[in-house]
Amino acid sequence: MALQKRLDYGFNGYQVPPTPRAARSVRRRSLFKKKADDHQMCAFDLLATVAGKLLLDGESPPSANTSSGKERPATVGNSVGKEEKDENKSLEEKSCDRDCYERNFLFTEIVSEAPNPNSCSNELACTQNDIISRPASGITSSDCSEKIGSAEQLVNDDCKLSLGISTPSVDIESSGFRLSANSGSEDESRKDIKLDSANIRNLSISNKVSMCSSGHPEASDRKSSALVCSVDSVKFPFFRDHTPCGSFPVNRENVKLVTRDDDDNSSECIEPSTRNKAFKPPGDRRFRKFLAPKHCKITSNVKDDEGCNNAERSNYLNRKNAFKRQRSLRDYPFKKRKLYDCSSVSNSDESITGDGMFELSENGTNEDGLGSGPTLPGVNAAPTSVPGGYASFHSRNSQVKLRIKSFRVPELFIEIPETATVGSLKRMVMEAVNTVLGGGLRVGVLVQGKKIRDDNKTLLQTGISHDSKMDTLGFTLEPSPAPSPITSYPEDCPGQLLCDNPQPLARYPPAPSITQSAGQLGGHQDTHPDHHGSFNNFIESDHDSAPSPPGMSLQRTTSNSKALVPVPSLKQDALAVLPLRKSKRSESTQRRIRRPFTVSEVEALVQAVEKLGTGRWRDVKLRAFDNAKHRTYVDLKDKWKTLVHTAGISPQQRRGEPVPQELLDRVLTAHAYWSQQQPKQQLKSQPDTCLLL
DNA sequence: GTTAGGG
DNA sequence: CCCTAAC
Repeated sequence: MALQKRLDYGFNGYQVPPTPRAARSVRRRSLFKKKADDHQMCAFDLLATVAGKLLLDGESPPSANTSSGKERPATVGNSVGKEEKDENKSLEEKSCDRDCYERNFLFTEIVSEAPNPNSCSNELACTQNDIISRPASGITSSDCSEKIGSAEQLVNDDCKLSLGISTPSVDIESSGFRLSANSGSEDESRKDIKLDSANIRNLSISNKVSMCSSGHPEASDRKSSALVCSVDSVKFPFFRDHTPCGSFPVNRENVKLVTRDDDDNSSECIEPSTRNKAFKPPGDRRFRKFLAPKHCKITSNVKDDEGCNNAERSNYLNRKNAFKRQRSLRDYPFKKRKLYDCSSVSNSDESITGDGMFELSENGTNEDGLGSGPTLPGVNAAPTSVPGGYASFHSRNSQVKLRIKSFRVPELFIEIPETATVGSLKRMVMEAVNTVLGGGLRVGVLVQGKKIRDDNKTLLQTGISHDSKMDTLGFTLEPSPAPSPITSYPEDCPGQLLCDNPQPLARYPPAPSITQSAGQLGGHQDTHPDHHGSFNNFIESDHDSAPSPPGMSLQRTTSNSKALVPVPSLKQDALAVLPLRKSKRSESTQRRIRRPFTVSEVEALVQAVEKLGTGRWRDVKLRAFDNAKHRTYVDLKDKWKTLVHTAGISPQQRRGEPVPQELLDRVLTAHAYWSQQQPKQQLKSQPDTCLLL
């Protein structure tokens, strides 16, 4: 996973140096890209159609439904088997066929506008989980407060939307691929999934949504028109030709994917199984989101953090152990795997079952991205069918068998005013889902079987109101035009800085936690810059999304982004190719996600350098950033370099988060000191390094 | 594996 | 942040 984390930001402009090595690198990339293109069709082209049903207050089922995490086998099933026989049938057509599709957003429950008791409990649960899952640190408290704040916000703000997805689980069954995933919780049973890429056509989602409108006691003054939707579970069954199978919850993060490549090698996408368990959420991953008209806050507990370390560490190993690859390939980050193109890995499926990862075995392709946690491992990874059909799979080698039974996103809680636009509704749902799935999807809205394309219409205008029958409301999950990177990338090690730092690092604010990033929206927005702006027909255009989730976006690299131009209407729904082509991307080394240094980090760095001096980056790392897995000593060295530079230029010329002048002054001082100190050291051998301090 | 420096 | 050379 860690490998997959990266920002696409500079990809386009990335220049390969003219060195021999670079040349090779370029070649590899080209090959990779080509390959990726061949397999562009992906599981994602499968469109998920969701028929929606909204129940009004009277109809609303017991709130108990709100609890997420429960399986809803009912929904899954058959739809899978049927659909896909006709590939030519447009998705839309399919979507209209209720018999065929079960994936529905069922608004089975109406929740009062006020915080639903159940919701509350969920929230609490969520919070607790967070706490539990986090290492001791200041983060916990901040998270809590953040959440609380969000909750309050929810109550106080008329126009807010809250989405809570808990325990995203994925139900996948594949034949060619083997996916085994287990939900975070220990007791969750692990299942093997087979994905028949050839068979994958549609991604269908079924979920239950509780939608209710009403004022809650406390908020009598609130707009009563607000609609609250709670989606208990979202399932994304997307297979074709499959016998229905029960869905099981899977934790995406823990999914491991193994692929087999007939051509040259087999690749496995695995998530490091050695991740720091400490950060693993107990079981449920919850996603909460509060979206106000102007403010969007997303809180996600999803953590894909772990694994970064492994990835980084293994980078080096890869080079040296190329020959050991067969045996230990799985341990290496995808990134490096490309180095082993000529590998002789056997074609046989490799299944790795560590940590509930899902395994994929395919012929031909994919390699990378799979590892990333937050993404839909199976789906993305598998080079599956293309909108057009299997045509592209002609080559036997490239064929992938994969079958995904369903993806389930446990709970979505949405509160939205009737005056909200359809677009905003779409966005909310989409963001929630994307967050859970890692992006790559957009949401369409169906009312009475008709797709509502005008995002500017209000729900009321569209016929979606709290007192109207909602049974005809449906949502569709469509591949987004551009790959959408996984959104928030949880810090690898939230709060790590604090840990183990006996030093003055106390000032460190908790490392950016998921919550924080979500709250700031920064992470999220960055990821989906376009969401807010325009989404005429398409809610999202992730083209520019910056950070691609680890493992997630191979797409951009592979030119998918361009290729994935939004397809006009109907067809598009059904088969738009899903840009997620993790498969290939792995090859191209993914750039790590950009993580600007915070002032706190800078301070820690400065302090460490003042004490240790320049030239001892490893020590600096150990001293001040030992817990920040994503900061390598090279990063620290680079940061110092930039700091020195920054300190030397005028404030107007500086960019990014302003660094306190005081720190810059210290940087200059330390730099000057150590610059002259180094020579002396060489002469004297070991002068006291702490003179400054 | 680290450092240092260019990109 | 990446990539390399040099150690």
